Amino acid sequence: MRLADGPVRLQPMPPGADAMLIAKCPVRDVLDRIGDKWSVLILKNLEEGPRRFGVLKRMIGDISQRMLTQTLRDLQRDGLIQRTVYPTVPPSVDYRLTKLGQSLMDPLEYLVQWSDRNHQKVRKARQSFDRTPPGAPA
Amino acid sequence: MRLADGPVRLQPMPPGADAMLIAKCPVRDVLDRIGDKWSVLILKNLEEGPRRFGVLKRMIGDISQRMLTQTLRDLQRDGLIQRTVYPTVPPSVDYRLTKLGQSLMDPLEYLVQWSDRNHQKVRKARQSFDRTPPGAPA
DNA sequence: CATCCTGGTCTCAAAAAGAGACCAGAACTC
DNA sequence: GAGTTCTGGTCTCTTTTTGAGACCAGGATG
Repeated sequence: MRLADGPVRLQPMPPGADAMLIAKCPVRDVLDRIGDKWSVLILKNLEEGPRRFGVLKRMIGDISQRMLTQTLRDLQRDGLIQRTVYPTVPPSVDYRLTKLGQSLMDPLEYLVQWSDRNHQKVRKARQSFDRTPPGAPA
Repeated sequence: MRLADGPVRLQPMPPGADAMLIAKCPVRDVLDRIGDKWSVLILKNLEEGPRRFGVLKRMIGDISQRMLTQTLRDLQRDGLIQRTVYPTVPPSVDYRLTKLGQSLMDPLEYLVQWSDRNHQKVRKARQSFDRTPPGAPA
């Protein structure tokens, strides 16, 4: 890859990368689910025990009712949480982690730990990036 | 919480949850970044070594140029990847993980493992959910 | 009778993502 | 020397997601 002494003509494709090597793997399934803005937050809340709809909403604070409903349904659909309806006076509903959902909390915990340890660095990087204009001098 | 023998009147707020307990914590910073559709995919690709823009695009396959550009910039802004421009003939650019970015790969790996082990269950849950109409009989 | 509470749904506006055309500028082709 | 190619981006337009907030059922409560 003569970078300093001549024209550059890379191989049209990296060796063995016929595209979608990663795009189609199961990771994507999971990431697309917990990768939305709210899933992890909800899961994290549910980790402490069953929660009712309204409580979850208030806990998270800035989630819209619409999104909460929908995210909860998606989570339920994927078997991560369980929805229980109680035939009480104003019918109440609560959500709790399934076994599967609980097992996801472990890897998630690592992520949370990383966040705690490194968010400072991320913030600093962000600041310095924002200070330096995109077209920075050599 | 008399669920079975009388009216339900929950406390307006769960004990100690003044909202945003979780919403404001560092986790959110991180999750909002890697929680988008592409970041992890890109990070995962970069794990194997420096990659050029076009290569990344072809590897991921179904990402739009626009999104790739933007996600890469965000990742760079957060100090997770490093962008290097080579003054070659058609100017070429490559991206690689920073040390910080690399350290994120560890927790991510757990997630990937979980995905591999459990995506089957998730798929089954999904199927059975889809088979059973929302208003299922008792 | 009017009001409150719960967990949702519906509609409408705003924001984000995807598709694809377009650009610079040197090198290579003919 | 005109035309094509290659690279990493940007710009505009359309489609999809998300957010805000009104509205609903229906028993309890005052």
